[in-house]
Amino acid sequence: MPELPEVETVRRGLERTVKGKTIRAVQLRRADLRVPFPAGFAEALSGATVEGVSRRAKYLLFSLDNGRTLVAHLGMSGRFSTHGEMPGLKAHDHAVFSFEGGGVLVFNDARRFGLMTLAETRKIALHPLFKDLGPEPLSGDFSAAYLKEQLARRKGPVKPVLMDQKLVVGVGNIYASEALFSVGIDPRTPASKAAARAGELVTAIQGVLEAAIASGGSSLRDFFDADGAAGYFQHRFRVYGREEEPCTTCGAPIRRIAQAGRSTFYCARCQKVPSP
DNA sequence: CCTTGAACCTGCGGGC
DNA sequence: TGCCCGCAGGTTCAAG
Repeated sequence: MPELPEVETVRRGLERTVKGKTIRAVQLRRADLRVPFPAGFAEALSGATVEGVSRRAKYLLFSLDNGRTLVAHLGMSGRFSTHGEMPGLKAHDHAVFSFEGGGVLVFNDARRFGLMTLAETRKIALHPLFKDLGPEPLSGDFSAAYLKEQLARRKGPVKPVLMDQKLVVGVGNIYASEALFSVGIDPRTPASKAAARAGELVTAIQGVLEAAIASGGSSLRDFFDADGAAGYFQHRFRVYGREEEPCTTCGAPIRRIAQAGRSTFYCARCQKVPSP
C-alpha cells in the first residue's frame, strides 16, 4: 500500500489517536508477518506509554516510555485501524493493541509483507533495518549535489534507481513515475545521464511527495488512514495506472513498461532522455 | 559495488 | 459459474 505520503498520513492519524496512551495488552493472532514477532513482544509493550509516533523512510516508529521503540512497516497491504472498543476481528487482523481507558488499535495485513519489531530507541539508527537507509527526501540532506553524485555512479535506468532506499527513502513505484513525468525525463534514461538534471529531480520528487501528503496520500485498492479516511491524491496521478489514457499535457497515450519487475508509466512524447 | 530476477503472500479483476 | 493468469503501493536474497 504505502509510499512515504501514505505512511506519513498514517503517522499523523496515529499520533493523534495513540500518543500519550498506555498499552494495556497486546494480542498476536499469529507468530509472524514478513518476519517473526520478536520474543517477549507483547510483554515488552504491556504497560508502556506511547510518547509519540514518528517516521523513518516507510517505517512507523512508536516511541515508548520504556526506552524502546515499536517499529512497524506496512508492506504492501498493511493497515492500522482505531476503535473505541474491541471490534469484531476479521481475516488478517494480526495484532491487536488495547489501551488503558479504552481504545483499540488493530493491524491488518492480508499479504503479510509488513513487519513489527522492537528496537532500543537510543540505538535505533544502528539497527539493521535503518543503518543502510538513504536520506529523507524532504530533508536538506537530499540535495542536488548529493543526488547528482549518486546518479553519476549508477548505470541502470533512473526510475528503479530512484526507488532504491539506499539512495533516498520513501520513493516507491507511484511517486518515482510521477516525479519523472514532472521533470520530463524518460524513465529508461541511464541514471548517470540523468545526473545533470539532479536539481530539478530533487525539486520534482519533493513537490510530488508534498502534494500527496497534502491530499492525505493515495488510495488505490485500499489504503485508509487510522481514522478510516481515504486519501485522494490518486485523482491527480498524471501517469501512474493510466496506461493507454491520454497524457494530460500532450494527449499522447500513456505507456506502461516493466523495469526491475515493476510497472513504470510514462509519456513517450513528454518524457525524453536528456541530451548530454 | 551495481543490477536484475525471484521470492515472500493474498486478493481481485479480466478473459475464456 | 469457475478457473487460470496477471497484477498489486515493498523488501530481501541470490546470482551474474
